[in-house]
Amino acid sequence: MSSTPIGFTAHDHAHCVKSALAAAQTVCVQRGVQMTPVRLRTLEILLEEHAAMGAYDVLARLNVEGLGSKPPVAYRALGFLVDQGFVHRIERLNAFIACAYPQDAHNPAFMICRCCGTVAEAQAQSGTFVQSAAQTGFQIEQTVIEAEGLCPSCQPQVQS
Amino acid sequence: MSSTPIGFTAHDHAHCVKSALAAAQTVCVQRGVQMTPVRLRTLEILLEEHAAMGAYDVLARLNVEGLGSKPPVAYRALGFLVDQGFVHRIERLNAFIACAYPQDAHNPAFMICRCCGTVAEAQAQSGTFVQSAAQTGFQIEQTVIEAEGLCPSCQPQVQS
DNA sequence: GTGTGTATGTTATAACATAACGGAATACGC
DNA sequence: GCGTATTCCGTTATGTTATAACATACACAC
Repeated sequence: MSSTPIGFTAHDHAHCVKSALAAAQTVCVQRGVQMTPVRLRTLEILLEEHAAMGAYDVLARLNVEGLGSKPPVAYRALGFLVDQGFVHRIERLNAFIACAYPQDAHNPAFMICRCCGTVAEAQAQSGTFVQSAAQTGFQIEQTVIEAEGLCPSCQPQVQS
Repeated sequence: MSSTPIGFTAHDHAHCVKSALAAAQTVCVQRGVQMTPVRLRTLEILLEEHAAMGAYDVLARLNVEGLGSKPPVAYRALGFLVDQGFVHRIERLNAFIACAYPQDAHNPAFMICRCCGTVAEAQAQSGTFVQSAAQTGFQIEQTVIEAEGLCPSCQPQVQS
């Protein structure tokens, strides 16, 4: 596997895993939070997989390596990584994916291919929805923006 | 298409339930699909409750009335109503809510108060996210847009 | 070494969702 | 009418996702 799709384009995958892990560790030091072995390995698994994974899939991988076998282990590690912004939760899929832009503060948005399951991360900018929220006095703390559809590769092979 | 979300403002509730039910039945006739008793009552429950409800909450209500006691009954009715656009699924909450704009074709967006649980529906207009999807060639079929935060009523009583 | 806080291990269960099968009701062509 | 196709409903069983609650381990400050 010399190159794997991020989003829908190729890139040097081994490099991005290593640098993302290093960056996350640096951020943890800066914030005074602990990147423990379970958390680090969980992040690494998600980075390597480079796809949305269910919590139980992650758990199975952790279990093989003796890092934990019970659901709370995975959910706690994933919860930490989400809190720190290293991982995003895809509500539509009840799944998790490593952040593609870990260095930036951002409102992530996702495109989910219903055919191949690939998930691409994009940046969401405030649109009319945010304005309308402000009008009503609703104070947004977090947004979930996910689109389901067909990625470029899958459009030829799927009719409906 | 108004951009004012309902949900944080008062309105004549009994009236909106009746008219929404009637409108849904008309639409079903137009489309040649059947608004059966279970489906109708499920929609009515969601309209009356005027809040996001879990499938099992809906099921409990149906059960009391002898309309079904097993999960598939509720999930089938809810699935039908979602397909027809009379009900929306809130991914963040794994819950369902009656559509606030049943007459319009629309991309719904939701504001979820993390304090009181109120869910307001608004209209999402295509923004930069949709444009960016188009650039990459991703073909959007459906969008999930949900914001979590504090509604106007809850902002005074919650600090963080 | 004692208290305090954070992280992990474990049990158990809650909460959400669907596959699969059979039967009842209805619609439709003939 | 009568066969047949379709749609909807009832039920069993199970699969999947998530968390409450409690116990243990460890590091660090004092």
